[in-house]
Amino acid sequence: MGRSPCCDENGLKKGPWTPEEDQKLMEYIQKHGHGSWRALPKLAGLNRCGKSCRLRWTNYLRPDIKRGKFTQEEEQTILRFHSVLGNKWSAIAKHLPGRTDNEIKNFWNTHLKKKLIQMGFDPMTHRPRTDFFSALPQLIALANLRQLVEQRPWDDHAARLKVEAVQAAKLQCLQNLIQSAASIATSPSSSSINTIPDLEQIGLLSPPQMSSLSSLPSPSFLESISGQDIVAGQLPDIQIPSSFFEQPTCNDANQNLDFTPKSSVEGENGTPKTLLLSENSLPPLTDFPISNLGDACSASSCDGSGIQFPSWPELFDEQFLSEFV
DNA sequence: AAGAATCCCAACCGCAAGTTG
DNA sequence: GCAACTTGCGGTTGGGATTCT
Repeated sequence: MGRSPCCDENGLKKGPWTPEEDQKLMEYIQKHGHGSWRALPKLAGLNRCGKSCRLRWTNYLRPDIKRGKFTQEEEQTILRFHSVLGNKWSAIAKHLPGRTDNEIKNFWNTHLKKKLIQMGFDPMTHRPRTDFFSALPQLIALANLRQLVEQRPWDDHAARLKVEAVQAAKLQCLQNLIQSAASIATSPSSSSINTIPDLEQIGLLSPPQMSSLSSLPSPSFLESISGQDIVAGQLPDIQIPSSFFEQPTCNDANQNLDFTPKSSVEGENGTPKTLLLSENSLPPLTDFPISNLGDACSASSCDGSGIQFPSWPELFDEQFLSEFV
C-alpha cells in the first residue's frame, strides 16, 4: 500500500486557493467530471496536487454544498449520530445533505464538543463524565464553600442554601464514583458507550438532581443498537438533555453561581450575597467559574499545582455516607 | 488604541482501504 | 497473491478574524 507521491512532488502550490484556481477547477470538472484526481491538475492547468484539488472540490466548490450556520435540527442530528457512530464524520455527513464531513468535524470540535463538556458530558460517550478529575472543580468549589461557611456567620436562609449546595455537590461526586465503579464492573468488552446503573431505580438519586440523566438513552437501549447498521431515518431517538439546546453559554450560566471565597461574595453593605442555587439548577459538572479545569486536567496531565485538594473524609463524612447506604 | 488571547475553519498530513494490472 | 497506485477518511495545524484586557 504505497502512499501517493503526488503531494511530495516539489513545485506544487500549497495553501489557500485563489479565485482563479477555483474557476479553473470548477470549469474543468463541470466540463469533464473529475475523472482521475491525480491527472486532473495537469489537464485543468493547475499547479496543485490531485489531493488538494479533490479536497477543494468536495469541501468548498461542489455546487450542492450548503453554507452558513448549522441549524438546531442539524445540530441535533449530529449529536444523535455521533453518539452512535463516534467520529465517523463521513458517515454522519451522509445524513446531513449539503454538509461536508470536514465542516461537521470542525463544527463538532469548535462548538458541540465544548458544549457537551461544559454541561458535564463526556463528548465521546455522551454520558455524564465519570472521571474523578472532571469533578475536581466541584470538589474544589465545595471545599471553598465549606471554608467560607465555617469562617463567616450566616443567616438562616443562607445556611439552608449552604446545606443544599453541599448535599448537591456530594451527590454529584457520589454519582461519579458509583458510575466509575459500575463501568468497571460491567462487561470489559463494552464499546465506547459506557453502561451505568439506573441510579434513580436503585434509589440513590432522585429528581430533580438527576433530571438531566433521566433523559439519556438507557444502557439497554444503547446496547441494543450497538453493532447494528444505522439506516437513514431509522436512528432511534436518542434524547439529548433538553437543556442542551436551551443552555446559555458557560459564562452566562455562571453569572449567578460563584462558590469561590472572595470578597465580592460580600455585598456592598457588608451582607452576604445570596447564593442562587436551587434544587432545580444544579450546575453541570464543569459549569463553574474555574471551567476548563476539568477538561484540561485529565488524569494523565493534571499536576494539581497551586490547588489545594480537600481530603476525602472532609467531603464524605460518615453521616453523609450512611444516609445513602 | 493596541497588543494578547482566543476562536474558527480551510487546508494539509499521513494512514488505510479499495482498485488495478 | 502481490505490489503499485488511487481514493477516502480522520486528526491536526496555520493563520486570519474576532474578542478581550
